[in-house]
Amino acid sequence: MTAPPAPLPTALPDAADDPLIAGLNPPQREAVLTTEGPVLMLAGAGTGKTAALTARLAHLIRMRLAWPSEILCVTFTNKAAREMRERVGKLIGPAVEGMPWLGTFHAIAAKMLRRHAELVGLQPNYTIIDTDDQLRLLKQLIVAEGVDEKRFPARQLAGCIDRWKNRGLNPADLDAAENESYANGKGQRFYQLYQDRLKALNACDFGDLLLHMLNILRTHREVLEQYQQRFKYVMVDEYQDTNQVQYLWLRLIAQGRQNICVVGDDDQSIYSWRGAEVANILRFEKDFPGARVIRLEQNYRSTPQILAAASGLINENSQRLGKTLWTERHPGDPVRVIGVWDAPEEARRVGDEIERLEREGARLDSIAILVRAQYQTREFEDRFISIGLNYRIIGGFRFYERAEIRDALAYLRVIAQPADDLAFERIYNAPKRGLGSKALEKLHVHARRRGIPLALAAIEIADTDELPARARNTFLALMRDFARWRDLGKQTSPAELIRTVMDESGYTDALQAERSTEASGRLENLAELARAMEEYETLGDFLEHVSLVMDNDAADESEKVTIMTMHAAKGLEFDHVFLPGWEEGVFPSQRALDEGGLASLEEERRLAYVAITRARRRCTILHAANRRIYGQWTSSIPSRFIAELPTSEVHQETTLSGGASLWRAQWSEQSDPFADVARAQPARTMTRGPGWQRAAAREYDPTPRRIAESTRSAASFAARPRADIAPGARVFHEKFGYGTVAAQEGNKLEIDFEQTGRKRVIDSFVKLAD
DNA sequence: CAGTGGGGACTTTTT
DNA sequence: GTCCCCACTG
Repeated sequence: MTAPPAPLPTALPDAADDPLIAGLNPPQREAVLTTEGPVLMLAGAGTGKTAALTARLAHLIRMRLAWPSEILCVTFTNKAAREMRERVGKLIGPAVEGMPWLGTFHAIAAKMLRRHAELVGLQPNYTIIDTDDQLRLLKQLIVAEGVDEKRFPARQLAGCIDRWKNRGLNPADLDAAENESYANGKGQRFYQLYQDRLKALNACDFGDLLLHMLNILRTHREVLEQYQQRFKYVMVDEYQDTNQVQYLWLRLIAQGRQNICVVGDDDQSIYSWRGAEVANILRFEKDFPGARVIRLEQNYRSTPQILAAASGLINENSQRLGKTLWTERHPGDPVRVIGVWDAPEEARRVGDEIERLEREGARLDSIAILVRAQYQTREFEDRFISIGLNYRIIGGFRFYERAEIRDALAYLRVIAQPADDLAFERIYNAPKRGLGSKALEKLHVHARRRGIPLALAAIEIADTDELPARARNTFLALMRDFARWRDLGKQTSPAELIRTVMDESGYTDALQAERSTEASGRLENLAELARAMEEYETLGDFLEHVSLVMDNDAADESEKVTIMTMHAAKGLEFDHVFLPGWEEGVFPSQRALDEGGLASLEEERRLAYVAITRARRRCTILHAANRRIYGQWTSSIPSRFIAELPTSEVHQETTLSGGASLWRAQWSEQSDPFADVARAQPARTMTRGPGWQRAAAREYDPTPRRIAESTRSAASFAARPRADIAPGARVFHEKFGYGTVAAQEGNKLEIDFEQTGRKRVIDSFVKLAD
């Protein structure tokens, strides 16, 4: 059943001249040319692993070792999949179009599951529900079982079920201890109830996509063999992020031919909290005996200083496979560590630095601010708005998580799959049609008694006297609409359908009637949704895409500074990276320190490693003595990670401007926010010294640095005023709402906002109000 | 049935 | 501090 070994020797000499391969370094080349048998590519940060992976893929296809459709190539994110597709496309041309099995774990599993749905009791048009639906469903089950949802939150149950699914456990597989983890031994029961309910709804959650497929592969030999035969080669990106179920699934599929190549970096494993198991990468050589281990250690991204700082830090971790990164790049600036008085000053300082970089010719999109937690972004946002610095925050709400988008999708789901009660519940009274919880409850009773979905019950109930006539008629009218839309859906495009549905349902009207800042944004989002639907032929295609593939990488051409979490930054790179908030309790986070013990601390350290290695040229770490967290002013000591940076590569400074006098005036053991550091880490301070101490030892500048109130912010430099806006114009701003332009100076506007008063903003943030 | 107010929670996040 | 959810009231 194993394929005869491909004629590799003949491929080799040709390959050496191949430009595709000529540009690779020896280990990369080895990874590309070792096509047969298991390969573990240990690729440090910035070592060109994507280049190697895509070259390998292209090589397999070009050498005709496999057809594009015979290669399984798995990534974690859609972005990674898209990127890989693009890059392979550049190498081999349109043949990449025929790579149906390049995608995320979930997208690939969903595709397989559509073919075998009936084996787990689903229909091929099953719905994929997201965490929101999942939570609502669980809540219903908890209430129905008479369990106190306050004491045992649905969230917790959802967490358990996710964990179980990540580990490949079905309800029957739970042991007593697992069963105890929710509501005193009701874990298993609820898990089972939940799965039953999903089946009745013809629905899957994200975890199910993989778990169902794993179950199928385990119990249906013929299906497993079919995939083992089909996939001549298997490749996996970010292998250190795989969880148990993904691992088991891969192992089954790859076991036939053993042609599996995984790429990963144990030092960049930062997702254990969502089930990733570094053990998978550590165990690879055992699972696939004779595996070739290839280390990519030459870093092409960062300066030696940045690499040394990152390496020094990660060396403090105990559980590592071990790699030594090196580079041929010329030395650059040392990594800087800057201590400041408080978080606002931290933001000011970063803003100043960015404006300076800009004056030196740096592009804003080559600059990033990477934070540990989302709440840290606000400080920067405030500051950047006031100095008129273009920024973008990555993360937070994703497009399809917005309420109006979910409502629109719920309409489509009911149209596509009438059994989708969750979707029905979402929109039966959105827009408001006078149907409340009473009506829904009656409907539920009827549906349960008859064993039918709510959408059907809504029709049947019209013939009963279970509801007031008004409610019955409303339900009936709604279901008539749905019947009409369902017909319409067969004749028109999905995009046309959603426009009609939103209009005819009154949803659009209701938003328009609101006349608020938010409502107009929502209308716009809905229009955007319809636009996004243009490229799909069928409703089913679109719905699958929206739940699995759609992300909010809104194409945004304008130059902006990026603000995002360190997690979100993995895989990206920037010339200049700012890392604020390196304080105990912020980073490493309090939660990690409290709950996870050493393992968790080491994961935080890996996160620090990831963060530093995002920088190509300059990396600036900041820590503030005072910060408001959840409304509480908190004094904090510099992160232990600062003390762990190798002194020789790091330049320390404090700019206690503004706050300096305050600090000095109250200088005492009591009020010194850094005082406890000396107590907390006596041994270490002697030898290495945490950053603040070395910084404080240096005489700080008694004349406060002038913190520019941005009289000439960098943004105003080359900025031409917008022609379409003039004083007096009524405009709309994403954050501040409607306002009237009072003054215009370059690309900056003074605007009197109706709700928040006068503010200075950059003109690209506003648009003309209608 | 819908709008308001008190109470609790609150890393990281993909799919 | 702020957001979100639920419960209560109009």
